Amino acid sequence: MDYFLGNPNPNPAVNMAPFFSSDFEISDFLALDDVVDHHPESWSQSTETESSEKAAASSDASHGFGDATSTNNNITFDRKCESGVKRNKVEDQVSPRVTFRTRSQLEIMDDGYKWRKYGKKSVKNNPNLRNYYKCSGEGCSVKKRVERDRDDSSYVLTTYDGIHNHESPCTSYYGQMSLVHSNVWAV
DNA sequence: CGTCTTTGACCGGCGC
DNA sequence: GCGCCGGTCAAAGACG
Repeated sequence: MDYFLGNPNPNPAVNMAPFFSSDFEISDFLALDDVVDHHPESWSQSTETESSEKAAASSDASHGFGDATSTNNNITFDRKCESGVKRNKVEDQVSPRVTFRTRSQLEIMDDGYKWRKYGKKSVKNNPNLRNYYKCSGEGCSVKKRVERDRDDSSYVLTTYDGIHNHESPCTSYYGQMSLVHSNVWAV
């Protein structure tokens, strides 16, 4: 299998959406449509922090990210920083946060960027470990957290934090493929 | 040898 | 002030 999903959405936050390569079953990702969770009460099954983030994200379309694409693919947009609840201590500027909930055997999905792992923690209310990654791009401070869903370990929660200041190393190579698969994001 | 992962320590925010 | 918790740092080891 040699699928690679590009993202035609010009929104920088949405551009952080993973491009899945051969390590990821495309059918698994598309299957999210069947399990997409729009209900705040079920968000509450996640950790307290996560649930508040998701509730805020899913209930607020004014962020500009709450389009149909994100909803159908079970992508949520976190306004944690903007709401002033918590802010990255080294960043005074607002940084968009995007959470994906995907079903995958793999915790690490190839999103086209190069990541360096810098931490791993067990968090409260989740028996699964949370992994912390930074983008390896020069001067790029984008981070992501990857953890398995507390309630269903077959799902992976990936949270992107920030905007890349560079293109994906794979963008030019896969540019054509991105166009080919652009409709996937409109499903 | 350069890059990446691992992992314990450390730090800051928050609630009590 | 203290303890808990999430996030980050950085030294050491693994790996190609």
